[in-house]
Order: sequence, then C-alpha cells, then structure tokens
Amino acid sequence: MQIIRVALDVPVNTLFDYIAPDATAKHIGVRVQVPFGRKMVIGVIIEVASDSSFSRGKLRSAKYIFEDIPPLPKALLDLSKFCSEYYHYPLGEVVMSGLPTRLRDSKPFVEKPQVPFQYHITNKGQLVDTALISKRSLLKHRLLALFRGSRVINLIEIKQLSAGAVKVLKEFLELGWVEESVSELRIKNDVEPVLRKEQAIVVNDIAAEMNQFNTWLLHGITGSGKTEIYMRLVALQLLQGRQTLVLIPEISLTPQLEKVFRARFPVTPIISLHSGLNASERAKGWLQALHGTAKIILGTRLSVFTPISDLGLVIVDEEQDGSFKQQSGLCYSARDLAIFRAKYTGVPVILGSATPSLESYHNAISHRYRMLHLSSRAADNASLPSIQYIDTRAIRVREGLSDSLITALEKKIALNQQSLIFINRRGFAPVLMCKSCTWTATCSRCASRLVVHLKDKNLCCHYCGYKSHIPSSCPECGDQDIAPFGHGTQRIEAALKERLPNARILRIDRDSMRRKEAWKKILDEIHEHRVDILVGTQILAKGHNFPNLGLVGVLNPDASLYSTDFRAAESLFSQLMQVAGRAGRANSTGEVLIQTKFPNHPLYQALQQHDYEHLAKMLLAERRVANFPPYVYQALLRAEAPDLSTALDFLSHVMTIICPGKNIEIFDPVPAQMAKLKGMERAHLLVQSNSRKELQKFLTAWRVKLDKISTRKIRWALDVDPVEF
DNA sequence: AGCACGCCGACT
DNA sequence: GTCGGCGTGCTC
Repeated sequence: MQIIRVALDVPVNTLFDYIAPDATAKHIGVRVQVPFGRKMVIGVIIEVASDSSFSRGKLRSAKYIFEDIPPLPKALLDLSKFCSEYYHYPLGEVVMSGLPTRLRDSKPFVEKPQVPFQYHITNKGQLVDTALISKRSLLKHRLLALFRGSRVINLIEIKQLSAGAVKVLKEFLELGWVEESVSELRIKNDVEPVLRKEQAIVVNDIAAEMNQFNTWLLHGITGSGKTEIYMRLVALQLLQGRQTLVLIPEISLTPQLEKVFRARFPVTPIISLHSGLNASERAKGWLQALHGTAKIILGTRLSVFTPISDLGLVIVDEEQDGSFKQQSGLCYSARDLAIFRAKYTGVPVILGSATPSLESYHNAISHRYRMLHLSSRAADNASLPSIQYIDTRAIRVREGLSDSLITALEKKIALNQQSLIFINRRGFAPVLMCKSCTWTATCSRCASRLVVHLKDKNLCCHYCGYKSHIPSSCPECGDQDIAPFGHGTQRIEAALKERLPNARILRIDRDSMRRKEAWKKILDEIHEHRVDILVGTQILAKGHNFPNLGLVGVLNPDASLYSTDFRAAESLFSQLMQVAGRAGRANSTGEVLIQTKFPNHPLYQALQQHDYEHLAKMLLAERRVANFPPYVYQALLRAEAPDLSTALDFLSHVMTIICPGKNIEIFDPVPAQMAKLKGMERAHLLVQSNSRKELQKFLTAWRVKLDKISTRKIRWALDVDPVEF
C-alpha cells in the first residue's frame, strides 16, 4: 500500500501517514489536502513509503494532491529538516511557516498566466504609421515611442508609464508590434563606478572561488562600498543565469536597496519580500523564486526559507543585526541558516558588516570564515568622522544636554549643516519618578516601567501596550513633585526647542516610521533641508544617508557599558559606529560628540580610533575568561506561566528529569529580564556546553522527556543560541 | 494548535 | 435534573 508521510502545521514533533495510492517519489515536496481530526488541512509530502508504522485500521486517505505548482526543492526540505532538528521545533511547523499563507489555503493556487517580463519591438512595430493611431490614444503613442526608443523594456518600466499600459501592451502583442524578449542580461555597466583598489581585491578574491562554498566575512566600514561589491558578484552569477539571495535586517531600508539593485540590473527580475506585501504579492514573488525566474531575492529573515531552484550566491548584509534571530516560536537565526544553505548548495555566502558579531569575527580569526576588509570610504575626500567625548562628570548638564553640545549644534546651524541627536534607549527610558520617595510608575501587567508620552499625556507600557493617565501626585507618598526621569526623544526635543528656539527640530520615532507616506515626507523634509536637528533612536542609526549631516550627538550611551547583558557592549559599539557613519559623507569631515561619564572606557577609546578589531579582540578575551559565547554553546529553556513560581517550579522540576552529560552545565532557573509580559510571568533555564554536538544530543533527549510532561498552565520553548535573556 | 471528551458547580 | 466551566489528551 502506498503511504505518504505528511508535514502538518501542528505543534507535534511527528509526521502524519496517509494512504495515497497514486503517490510516487516525484510527489515529495508537494502540497496535499488531508483529513485531520474532523477538519481538512493542508500539508506537505515529506516521504513516500510502502508501509506505515501506524496501525493499519486508523490510516486515512489523502483527499487531494496539488499539482498547481512545482514541488518544493529537496534543498528547501533538507534546510527545514536541519532547522527542525537544530532548533528543536516540529518539522511540520517549520515547513508550513515557510510557505506563503496563500499556499496554505485549501483552494488551489491559480497562477495567473505570467505576463513575460521583458519585450522588444518587432519590425512590424517599427513600421507602424503612428498617424494611423487615433490621436486620442495618448498611451498607445507613448508606449510605442518608448519601444522605439530602447532595445528591451521590462514590465516595471511599462507599468511606470501608466497603470493602463499593460492593457495596451497586450494589444501590441496581439498586433505583433512587440514580442517577448528571451531572457537577456542587461547590466548597466555605464553606471558602475570604478572600483577602488581594495574593493577590486575583495571582488577578485571572492570571484575566484565563486562556484564553491566559503563563508566570507566582509568587514567594511560604513560608506566603504559593500553594496557595490555585492552587485559585482550578483552580476557574475547573473551571467551564469544563477539566482542570489540577499538577506537584510528588518528595517524600512528594503525599498532603498531594491532601488539601487534595480538601477544596476534594470531588466533582471528582482523580488523583494518584506512585511509590507499582501498575501498574493508574497505568493507571486515566492513562486517566481521557485520557478527560477526571479534572479535576485531580497528580503528579511523569513526569506531564508524561500525556495530557490538555482541558487548561486547568498549575501547577509549587516550580519551582526539582532533582527536575523527570531525571538519567539521557532527561534532560528536566519544568518546561520543562510550559511547552512550556502554550504548545502556549494555556493559562497557573504556576511557583510562594519562591526561583525563577535561570533563571526571569532570564526574568521580561527579560519572557519575568510575575512576581507574595506577600510576606506568610497566617496572622494570623505574621511572618517572625528569622535570626541563630552565628560559629563566635569560639566553641567541641563535636561540631558551639555552646554558644549548646544554650542556645537549652534555652530552647525550657522554653517547651514544638519545635526542628529542619537538617544541610546537600551536600558534607558523616560519613566515617571517621584523625587522624594523614588517611586516609579510601573505596568500592572508587566514588570516594566511605564514610559511617559508627553504628547498623548499618558503613560504607556512598551511591552504589552497598557496605557494609563499621568497621576498628579505620587501614589506612594502623596508628594506632588513627580516628573519624568531619563531622556526620551520627546523630552529631549522639548529641551532642545527651549535652548535653541530658532532651530527647526524633527523628532523621529517608531510611530513616524510606521506609515509609508509619513516616512517619505520626513525624508523629503530632511533632503530639502527644512530641518536643522533630527532627534531619534536606533532607527536613525541604520539605513538612510543624510548628505548634509555635519554633527552627530550621542546621549546616554553609558547604560549599556555596565549592563547585565554580556552582549550590550558589543551592540552599543555597533550602534555607535553606525550612527557615527551617518556624519560627514560628502566632502566634509563629520563630527561626533558623545556625552559620557567614562570617556576613558576602552570601548570609547576604540571607537575614537575607529578600531573595531582592537575592541573585538578585547571583548573576545573577556568572553573567553567569563566562559561566554562564542567560547561556549548555549540553549535556553523558556517557560511562561500565569505566576512566576509556577514557571520557576516547572523549570526546577524539569532540570531533574534528565541526567546531564559531563560536558553539560545546567544553571538554576531565573526570572527573565522582562519577567512579566502581557500578563504572563516568564522565567528561563540556561544550559551550556563547550561542545555543540553534545549540547544538541542533550537537547534532543531532553525534548523527548519534556514533550511527555503534561504542560498544564505552562508554555515552554527551547531557544538555541539565544541572544536575549 | 484545534477540538472533543469528561467530570464537577449554579441554574431554567 | 441540565448547561457549561476548562483540565486532559489525541490528531495519521
């Protein structure tokens, strides 16, 4: 009897067997509709076998095997299997979460007849007498003129003409005036800048080993032209007809990079998979990648699961960025899976960063990765920003702003240059505090402090969204002297307005980033120089270039220096490097002023020297002594329960149900950093080992036992290679 | 995850 | 006597 083993989207670590008489090995990776309980569900066929270990009488028959799209490639199924095993997450959920929602639906996906991507004019079209086309059909005239003016035109260029242009195109096709252009590579060589010597070396080194696996760590300072390197290598793969996967952090920067790629590769199908797509757009792009028509796949972490039929190159830009690690459910690292994928396929993977993660840097200096450097800036005359410290122990600071910083801002305004005030909010938020008894406003649902929003005149929990009014007096001691403490963006904005009444100040926060038009408007305001001072947090550090930025001021960076999070220093350095890189791109040296109580701290010294490697080596030495990653491999068992003791008791119990090997260290359960979240108490248990293999062996055995424990009111999850505690 | 089964409290 | 609370366990 023919049996199929199906991956279903259920939190059970097993495949489900069904009878499917017509199934053959070529159905592996195909979607199937099966009865499950009293419902019909969609799954993916993982194996086809001739018998089942499941009792015969209970086997049910598959209802329908989909033939609407090609099967998922073996490479993707193997990636899912690896992911499921390494992160200890059910295979069914891994496979199904990688599918676009539209394909998890029980109705077959009708692919719209694909309109070819690129076209050229025929002789017949050239000879058409335009006088015979009605003068009122303006679009026809314009489209025909466009075709006559260029050799090959792609769909995007046609759509840009007008929304109705595609209809006219179809008419032209029927008339035989234009026809599909068989895939032709057109790279805009004329816009390719000349490579600097160090760039050329990087390109040549990687190009020489383009058809084999290697993890390249590209350490390139901000503005050193990493994107140019990526595009040269993408072009090499395009010449071979192969696809490239480009992973980027979760930032509003996707359209920016897409634009740069499109300008260079105008007729190459590029798909961009970001959160702003609707279900059918996502499914369409995903299918183009599967079919091999999309040659460049650009996207955030989830895109690492895109099926790619002819993968030739993988790029992970800003590899140190935390958003490559999923923090809940399937806690995967898209960067690490990207490396697996490249290795599996036998193609190079490039990890690009100005401040590589210590894990990657460690792998590079121990020769598991190959490191390449770009140490100068691409634009002529652009020098590295000058970084200076304002010692806030010695001088007066009013409302978080020192006089020296205000003076520097005034100078830049006089020079007609823009400035940016960067507020480090890691471990710092504007909380409501009573000055006489030091009471602070906390969230009744979470352990977090409430953040003061002056504009809405309320207090808001940034973790669960709880909102409340600002009390007029302290609920503890009744004192009226309660005021925001700390320097949120809004407060700094207010203080700046008071000290610099003539400056045009623009505050940028998550709310102003959210809406597309709002963000575009902000960018216009900045580029047209209708703003003197920008105020904001991390979001300003990444992404967009502000060409007229002369000064970057940094407030409150010290909170990260002596943090309980052993990664805080590393990420502070990365952030400061990024934000410093915003300054002085064009012909002037940018100025960076950092307000700190510890100007002699080694991190700040390294920053001043622009010496990433020095700091990295130092931090690595600290990690080695403290036995922290990358010198040890970690996993976290997270538990969530209505009250903390339930979670802690569960963890205490669960650490006794298995005998750890001698290479395994289990620590006592502790409440999580943010112990309460959305009304649930959270705690965790750290397990570590100096052997990744033994840690995995332990986790596998542990998971089997964990699954058997009835998890009453507790929800638990394993997080392998955790980055947040 | 859903969904049914099942065993105890307040209700027409 | 039932309606429904959600604790427990199964889904090929």
